[in-house]
Amino acid sequence: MPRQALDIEAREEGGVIAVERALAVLDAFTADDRSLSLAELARRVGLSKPTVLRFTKSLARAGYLVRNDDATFRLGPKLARLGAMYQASFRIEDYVQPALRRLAQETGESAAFYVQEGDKRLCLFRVDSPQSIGHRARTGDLLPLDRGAPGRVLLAFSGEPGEPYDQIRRDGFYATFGERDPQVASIACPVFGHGQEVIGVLGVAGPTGRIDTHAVARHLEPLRSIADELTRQLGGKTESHHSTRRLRASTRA
Amino acid sequence: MPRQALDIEAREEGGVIAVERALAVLDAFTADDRSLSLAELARRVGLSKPTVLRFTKSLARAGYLVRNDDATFRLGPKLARLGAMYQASFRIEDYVQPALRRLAQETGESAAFYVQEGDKRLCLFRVDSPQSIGHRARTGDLLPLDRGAPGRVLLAFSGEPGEPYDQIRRDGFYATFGERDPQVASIACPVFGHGQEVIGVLGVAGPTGRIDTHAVARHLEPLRSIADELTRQLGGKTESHHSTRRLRASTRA
DNA sequence: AATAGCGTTACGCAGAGTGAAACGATCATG
DNA sequence: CATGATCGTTTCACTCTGCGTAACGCTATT
Repeated sequence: MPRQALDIEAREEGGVIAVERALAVLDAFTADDRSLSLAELARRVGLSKPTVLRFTKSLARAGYLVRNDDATFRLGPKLARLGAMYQASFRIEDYVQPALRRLAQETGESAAFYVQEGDKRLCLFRVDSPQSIGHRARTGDLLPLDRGAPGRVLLAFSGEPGEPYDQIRRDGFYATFGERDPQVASIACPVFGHGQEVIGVLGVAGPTGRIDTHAVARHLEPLRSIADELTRQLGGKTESHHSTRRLRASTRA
Repeated sequence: MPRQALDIEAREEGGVIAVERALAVLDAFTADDRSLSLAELARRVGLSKPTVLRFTKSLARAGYLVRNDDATFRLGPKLARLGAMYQASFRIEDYVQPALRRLAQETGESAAFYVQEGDKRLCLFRVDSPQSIGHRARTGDLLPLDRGAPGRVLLAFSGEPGEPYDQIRRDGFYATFGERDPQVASIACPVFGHGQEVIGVLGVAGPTGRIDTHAVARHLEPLRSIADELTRQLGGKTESHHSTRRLRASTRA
């Protein structure tokens, strides 16, 4: 979408054009970018170089960007701080991280914890597989809810009607094979808080060649066990045999 | 500093006033804030409520804030993403995290990894002590360079002249007792990359009652060992007996 | 029932934010 | 080595963006 259309939309939605333009400068960075020049930033956001220069000065002053000696820019430390504060606002890292490590160790596959953000799921924490070939979720990734086991479980325990969600609520877990990424199979379980609201999901993922239905059966025991322990640690109750739960939908928006 | 003075400074420095105001809204959140109301945000940043409302709309549209159902705001998922990208831009997490866990386990104290950001140090990764009493660094914390062992080591290996830096360069480590926080003692070692530039420092910290000079001697062996292993993993070379290094100053700004 | 404070909307105004043009420096190419 | 391209930066006239006051309806508190 061209910059001008985004400006009009910002205005129509009651926002501030200059602010959304500046944030677009931050968003221009991808995971592969160690640094970006002013000219490249201007090209990526579709604005003139003097305009982008002014934005980089403000973002740098506030710590969101750092200007290197060679006049290129990189993401700044304030993002580390606010990113950590975002994660800490869930107040669960000290429980989730050890759980993920145990899960990765016991299953040999990558483990990740997702939370729902609007109509997507966000990878909040992850531990990679000890094996050389493994699925690699990235912290901060936003992924669809209706593709892949973690998203399906989040939808199920947010009250989404119909199948497969009714079945997921009965079973207490879900497995998919190549649903989002053709090469990746995943299994996920919900994690509950003290109000029995679903806080997030714990998931294991690996290549479809290694995770078939037998592997699902093998991985399910530690996944459930560790998810249940996480639930207990976070103040939720687990129910024997994961019988049907009809929980009130918990919204986060 | 009042908002008006900050606006003038932004202008004088060639920035964009509205952008720095909006970033101030993000900065208004502290680690204790689960959510903040519009009115509270307006008070904290010293702007009118309609102005802050416009900023929150732009920040929410871009994913930096989330508006809750009860019209309060919390930090948004984009910060998790960019914070993770900031950390990942160091490309060292997969080595540092296991090293920190081993260090915490072997010493029984909290372990943290710091990098230099301008004239401060930023806590990039940390693992807390297994004991119930322990120092608790927070990811994203910005701390002074000239207070506490990690900062001193960063200064030493960035070429800072004089004592104690000459001695630190000779010894290859530094210990402080209550220098930054009266109750906290810390020990730190440098970690080098393949160009022999210092990437960051590895540090252990705990209460001064538990970390005396005997404890320093005890902790130093695993700290050095693990820091050396990190250096090797990251492409740097370790020198026997940590003899004197006169490395060219490495600037990051 | 009265009051305080909330989030939100409307609107006129002033200056903030803008981008074209130009400059000197640096880099790439022949 | 000369030339052209591209860089980051500065200037400046213009316009429309961003602003805060005032007011409103709603909710919570006393």
